[in-house]
Formats: sequence, C-alpha cells, structure tokens
Amino acid sequence: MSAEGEELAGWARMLADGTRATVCLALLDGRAWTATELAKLAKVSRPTISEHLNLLVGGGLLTEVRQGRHRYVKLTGPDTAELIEGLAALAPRRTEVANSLSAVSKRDAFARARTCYDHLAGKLGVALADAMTERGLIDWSDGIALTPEGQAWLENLGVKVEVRRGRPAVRSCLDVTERRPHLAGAVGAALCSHALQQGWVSHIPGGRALKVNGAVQAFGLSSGV
Amino acid sequence: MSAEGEELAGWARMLADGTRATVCLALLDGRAWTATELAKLAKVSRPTISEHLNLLVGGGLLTEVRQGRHRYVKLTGPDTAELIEGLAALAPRRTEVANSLSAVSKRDAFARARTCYDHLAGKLGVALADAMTERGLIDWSDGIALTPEGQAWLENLGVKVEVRRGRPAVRSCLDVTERRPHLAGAVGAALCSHALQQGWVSHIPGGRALKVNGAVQAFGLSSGV
DNA sequence: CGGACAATTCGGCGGCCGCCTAACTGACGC
DNA sequence: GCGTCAGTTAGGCGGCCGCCGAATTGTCCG
Repeated sequence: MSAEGEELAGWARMLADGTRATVCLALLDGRAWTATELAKLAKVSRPTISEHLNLLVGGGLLTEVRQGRHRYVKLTGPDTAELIEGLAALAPRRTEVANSLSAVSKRDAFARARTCYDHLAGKLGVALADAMTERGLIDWSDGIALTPEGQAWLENLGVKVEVRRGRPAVRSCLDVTERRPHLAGAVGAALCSHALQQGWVSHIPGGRALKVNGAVQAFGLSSGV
Repeated sequence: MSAEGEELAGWARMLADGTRATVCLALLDGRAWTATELAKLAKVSRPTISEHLNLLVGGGLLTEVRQGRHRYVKLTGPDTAELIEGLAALAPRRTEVANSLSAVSKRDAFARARTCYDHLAGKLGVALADAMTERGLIDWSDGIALTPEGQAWLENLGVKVEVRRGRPAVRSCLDVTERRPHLAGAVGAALCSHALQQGWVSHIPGGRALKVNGAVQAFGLSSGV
C-alpha cells in the first residue's frame, strides 16, 4: 500500500458512496444547492447529508457558502466538475433501457443539448466546438487555444469573457454522451451564458437539458446539429 | 441515491481502497503481474490480494490469465489504463517533498520520460505529440486523427502499427506530470515499442522511467526535450 | 419574545469491508 | 510419489462507515 495509492484511493473514496455520488452528479448543473434539497434528492435524513457534505467540502470537492440559516454548497470549480463528468464518461456505459416514452424523450433531450456545469454540452456542445475548430477560432496544435480570429469572433458576437485568475480561457472537456471533447473554460462559460441570455437556448425545467432555438446557426457557424 | 449515482460510486469504489489503488498504479506499466508479486508490493497477505484481484477482475478493470499455478493479472486495456492515469492526473497534486537525493533524481527521471501503459509519456511523450502536431502528422480538428502525412511518416520510419478491433489508431491521454495530452492509441503503442526496439529509449530498472538516447531527434522531429 | 425552520451534534446500531491465520487445492519438478 | 510453492477457501476479528432519531444550536420573522 503505497503513499501514491493511498492518495488516489482518498479521492476515489469521496465518490465511492452512492449518496455522495448522487450529490455530485446533481451539482453538475453548476447551481448551489442547500443541504435539505440534497437530502431530499438523495433520500437520506438531514443529519446524514450534513456529514456527507462535511466530507466533500473537507476534501475540496465542494465549496460552501453559509447564508443565514442555509448552507449552500456547490462544486468547487470547473476542474472538479470536469473531474466528475470525466469519470462518469470514462466508466463504460451500460446500455440503459428506457422504460417509458417520457424517459426516452428525456434522455434524447439530454443527449442533444445540456449544460455541463457552466458550459454547453451534448451534441450541441460538440458541434459548436467542431464548428469553431473548422473556422479556425480555436487551435488544438498546442493543447487548446483561442486564436486571434476566435477573439475577434467573440467580440463581434458581443460575448464578454469573464477572466478569472487561474481559469484557462479555453479548455476541452470530455462529453459524457458523445465521448468527444466540447468547449469549456472561461470562453465556454461565456458562450453558454450568452446563448441563454439571447434566448438561443433555454433551460428545460427539472434537469440540465436545454431547448435549442437555432443555436449553432445563431452563433453564425454553418454546421447543423 | 440515484441509479446513476450508484453506478458512478461502484466504479469509484474499485479504486477507493489503498491496496487496490496501489495495485492499479503498479499495473500501469502495462505488464502482467502475479498475485504474489502484488501482495509483496502492497504489503498484504496472499489471501487478501487474492480477494482484491477477484473484485477488480469481476469489475472489469483487470483481466487475468491463468498459467499453471500462476495467476497473471493486467489492466483490461488501454482505456482502463487511461482511466486510472487520468484520474490520478486530475487529482490535485500535493507538492511532494522529495526527502533524499536519490528520490529527487528518481522523480525527475519519471517526469522526463516513462511509459504509460504501452505508450510514451512524460516530457518526452508530450514533446513527441507536440512535434507530430506541428509537422501535421496528427490532426486535432475533429477529435484527434492521424493524417495521411502521419501515415507516410510511420511507414517511412518502419513502424508497424498493430490494428486491433475496437482500439482507435490515435488517442490522446492526459499526462500525469505534464497535465497536457500525449499520444496513446495503437500508433502511440507502436511508436513506443519501436523506440524501445531501436534503443532510442530503454527501461530504467525498477519502475516505468525511461532512459533517453536521442529520442525525439531519432524520430526525425526537430523539437528538443 | 416565541414559534418555525435549517442545520448540526450526539449516541448508537448494523453491516460491510479489509485483514489475518490456518487449512486446503492443485501444479510443478526431482 | 513427495516436497515445494502459488493460490484459494474458510472462519473470524476489528474497525470504520453510513444511517437514523432525539436533542441542540442558531436564524428568521411576526
């Protein structure tokens, strides 16, 4: 039992419980949840969820904000979100049998377009990244980078990119359903909020799925989705 | 506690034990180990390691081959190897304090060049991937792909790529020390075995680290490492 | 102030899990 | 055939871990 192994195990352990994993998956929507909401979701008592949250916050996976008598908790940052989506994507997919019509359409909507923490994912997200690559707006030759053309394109669209210390402008994130990278990072987040603000996409209540109204076309890129 | 969460937790649980994590990390060298070897490495009894191996094999992370009175076990495939390296890479790095001169040089050798399952990693692996990108041998515009130029280059080098069903020719793998992608997949594996065969790199006993003798230059690419 | 409500602390219960030793199975090789 | 050696099975021990209900703290609001 090596020190290295112990460290890896420590991280894995945080997700190695059904309740905690459910919480983390729910938090992938990027919102901050209260302890009680999560307790209800995970179907455990409030004391139980409280302990789990202590563990996850202590481990650095989640961050908490206390407001009055509420404890809001969210994923620490885009990197931890990507860690979770990445692991879920890597785990071999059991072909899930949808057992009702509504389940089918729900799953399809999820695969078509959704948010992944704070950026766009699903077929839409991947198509957007592809289109941007094709147009030379992002460049993959050295990691991944925004080209000058990309910068101009963003300005032209009127997208404000919020630069935060320590967060890369662009970053690739493995898509759970497509198994191919889509665009994350500050630019990915800015594009997502811009699209929501412009009404190009809108949230479908009760999940991370998005309704698409034009979308990629609206970005001024050719590919359809 | 959702079904989705339970599934994610199940995978995490396989790595959520120090002994099992140590085993998986050791297996990253791509070799097949016997149960006793692993028991010694992880400092547990043989019955204990036997149970752990049952669990990991049952979970699909490892594959076993029985030969006489030996049970050889190895990572199921490149994908599972990449899953483990990926998770280890994502976990925030505690700046490890090397407590001896030999530990420093060992760590540096590991960072400079090593194998990652069956392909090249470390500064060398990343530099190789960069150089190949720069020369247009691989293309990142749609996922990652080998270009016709890349194919010609391989043939010219005399590298035989073993095509196996279900394994992509090229694939990116997140480097643990560099935090940037290097080249995996069938081509990555072929380049690694070719380099070993030609003596461009050679194993340093007692680990995954490699001794570099020319290396990137030998591949006929310009960048130094 | 006092009731309602979010969250936590405490104590305790049950179960699973990792580990061991001892005994057994089965392959190898003289 | 018989010792040796790899691996497994069986049995059992100890501890940790997830969960709960009851009681407590702390905040909000009428």
